[in-house]
Amino acid sequence: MAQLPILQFEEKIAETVEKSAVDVVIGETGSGKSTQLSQILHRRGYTKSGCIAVTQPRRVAAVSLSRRVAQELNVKLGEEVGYAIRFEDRTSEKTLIKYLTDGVLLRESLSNPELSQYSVIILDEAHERSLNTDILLGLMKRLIKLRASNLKVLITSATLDGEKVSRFFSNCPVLNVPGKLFPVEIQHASEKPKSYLEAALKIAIDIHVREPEGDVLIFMTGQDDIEKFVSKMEERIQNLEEGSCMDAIILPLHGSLPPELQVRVFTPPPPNCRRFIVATNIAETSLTVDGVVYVIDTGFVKQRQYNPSTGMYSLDVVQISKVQATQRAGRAGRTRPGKCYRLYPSVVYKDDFLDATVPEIQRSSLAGSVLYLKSLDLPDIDILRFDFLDAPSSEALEDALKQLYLIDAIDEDGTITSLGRTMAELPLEPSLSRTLLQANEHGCLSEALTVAAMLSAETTLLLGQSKSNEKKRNEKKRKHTPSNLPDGSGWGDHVQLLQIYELWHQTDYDIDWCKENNLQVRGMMFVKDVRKQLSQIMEKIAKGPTDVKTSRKRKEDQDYRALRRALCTGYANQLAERMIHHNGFRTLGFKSQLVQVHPSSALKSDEDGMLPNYVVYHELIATTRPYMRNVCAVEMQWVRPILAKLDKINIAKLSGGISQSHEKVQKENINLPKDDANVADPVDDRESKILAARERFLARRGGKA
DNA sequence: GAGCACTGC
Repeated sequence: MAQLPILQFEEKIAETVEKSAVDVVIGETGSGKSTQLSQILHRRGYTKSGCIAVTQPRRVAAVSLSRRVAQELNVKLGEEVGYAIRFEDRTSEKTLIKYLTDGVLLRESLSNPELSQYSVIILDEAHERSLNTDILLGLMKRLIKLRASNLKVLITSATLDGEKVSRFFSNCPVLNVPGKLFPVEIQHASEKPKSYLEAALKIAIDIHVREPEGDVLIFMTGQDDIEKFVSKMEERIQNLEEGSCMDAIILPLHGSLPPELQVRVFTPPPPNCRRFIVATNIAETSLTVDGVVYVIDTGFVKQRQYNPSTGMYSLDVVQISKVQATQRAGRAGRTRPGKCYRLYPSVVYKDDFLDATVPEIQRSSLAGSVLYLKSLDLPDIDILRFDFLDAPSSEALEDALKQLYLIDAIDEDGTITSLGRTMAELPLEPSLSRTLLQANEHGCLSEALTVAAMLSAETTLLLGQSKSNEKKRNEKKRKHTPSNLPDGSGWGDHVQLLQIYELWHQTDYDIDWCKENNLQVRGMMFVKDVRKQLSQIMEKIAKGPTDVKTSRKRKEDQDYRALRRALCTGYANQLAERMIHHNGFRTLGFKSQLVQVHPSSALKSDEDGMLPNYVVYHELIATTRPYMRNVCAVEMQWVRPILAKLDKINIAKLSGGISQSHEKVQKENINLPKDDANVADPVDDRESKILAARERFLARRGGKA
């Protein structure tokens, strides 16, 4: 342990922390900050008055770091040193050093806003700027004022962002701890390549032919590019003259790869063999591959962004930031001096790249975060002026307020309601929390719990695919031989998810059943865990009796009315209306968008080929077109009060009084689109339009009404 | 009639 650079700074760190309530620690990879800071402060007596918390953005990190520290201190994990992640709390009354995800710390602060059990809080990896870390940063700024005498806060960050964090905390001290990285020689391209794929291939082959042994890590944007690269690379390696260079293994690495294929990168290569690991940014932070000496950086990343005016997400390929470029290059210098080949000119890096990645808080829907902050009852009620390191746009905050108002979490003045308080207790998006509470009133809590849990794991549900060809074949097959899974009885995807889980429940959670039906076992187990957690919380917080048991009997002929009605209340902020003459929908409540039901949806059309008049959707996502993903049919009479409420929205009031002109702009955004002559009562207007259209249709056909 | 970066309570 003695060789860790940070230990040479122990005295300095202790002195600085003693003097200042907040410190920024800049520690490069390999500095040992994540395992040593907590131990240093423990040695210096900070655990006498409380526990030391170290937050991590990822669960695996919290677990593995606590393991290491327990080992180094020679204690049993879960006693003096422990960890807490969702579903798993391995701490005890003896615990002095606790590693936890930032999400867990936020939950803890809900029941104990002063976090009084902690004498030290270390926000580790703050430069990653996860949504939760950013909220914690704001909360820490308040907390050190409240607990000035007995709380120390340390924030670890990257070189490029340290000064900014320090300024945020009234110019608090910045400690620099060198890392243990080997030098990495950086080579920039002389100009932007026409094709990144080709440029990366060329460099990869060059390295393989010319450079001494050492693995190559190539950063690409997504699965598609990775698969293309792998097949072309294999082709070119085969074309090389036999015996002219060492063997090669080419490994793809991305999130949708099944875990057993992901771990292949941890097996060292056989002798005289070079590995090419073709990865997304999963290899930037989440997975560390040993043996990498060469990095090829395309300079791009795929990023999800939210547009608050339309309520729509999109997944865009964007330029990486300087912090990310440094992080990627650093992956080449972990075991010995390395090289990083950047496929962009240095002037692009210097002039075009942002210093740091746009923080998640500026790219997400904030309904959940705003509800969380409101439920903390901070003295400065005005959420629009909450002290963020990087504030989200007022548009994004107002969008969040509007959404919360529509689902009754806040009242028209923006004050949190008792319903909203209860919703904040649930680890779910506000829409789903609202659905659960409403479902409890309609006697369908058990179904709603299942739906909410299934949606929480939705992306991990489908069985992973190993090869794209195989995938395509399977898909064709699926088209002709319909799956044995239920179809949602035509009501849509929420009902289908419910029916799938109920079937699995009937098999007593049989693992083989999942495999037979192309469902990821881990995903389904996760759903089971989430459902259990949600049930426990509901039993604790719900008023009146609750019924959380999963239904055993399949009710073939039911119309899921109660559940769909609860969903309609919960998703009042995610509502869409079908166009009169075709199956396109327009969103209500946002700047109106023409959107389609996602082709994978289970929603069925009627005998005339028409989809339901109204649906609620779980997510709007723009891919090749704007799509609604996971939709549920709802009834017109349930929609009516929502439309009335939409029309009443006063953003200025919701956000605690902004200027009138501001209000006007907002109103235009939320009003129904222009082709609705009668904005005051669009439903009635719509009904008459439908009747008129039907009459015209019958007249054309020569039929009778 | 399509396609998915990565986390987390």
